Amino acid sequence: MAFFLVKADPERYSFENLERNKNDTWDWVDNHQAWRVIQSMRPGDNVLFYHTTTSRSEPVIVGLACVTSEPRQESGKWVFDIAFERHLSHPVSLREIKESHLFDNWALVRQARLSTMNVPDEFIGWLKERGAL
DNA sequence: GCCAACGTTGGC
DNA sequence: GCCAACGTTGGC
Repeated sequence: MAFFLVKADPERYSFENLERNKNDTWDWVDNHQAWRVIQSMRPGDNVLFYHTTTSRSEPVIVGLACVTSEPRQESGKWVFDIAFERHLSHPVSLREIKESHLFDNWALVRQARLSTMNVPDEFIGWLKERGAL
């Protein structure tokens, strides 16, 4: 199963919202590059859930979710269904990811404004080594 | 609050 | 079709 990462502004829609709703349609994405990523999603794929910067907290990956539908078009946007799975055992910050210098070529580091992306296998391994996943 | 990155718009 | 102006996003 592939891993993806989605970004959310927790003041608009947080991982806790998804936890409460259990599942939801992810229809926040407006960007063509991100739409191409969504089109490659399949039911059962894993999704890392990322919170962007707020006044209270630095950007962090907070949880694990999964894709529960085929991608589809809804009012011109590409959307998919997402279900809550679990919180990471501890949040992993963008700062730590950058400091490792292991993922300098990853879109999370290189392309701040991309909100939906693939996740390299090495990053999953790194999360597991650190006991976060 | 600032600014860099970047997507979009509109004039030519 | 190019590009300057402008708006938005997201990290710091």
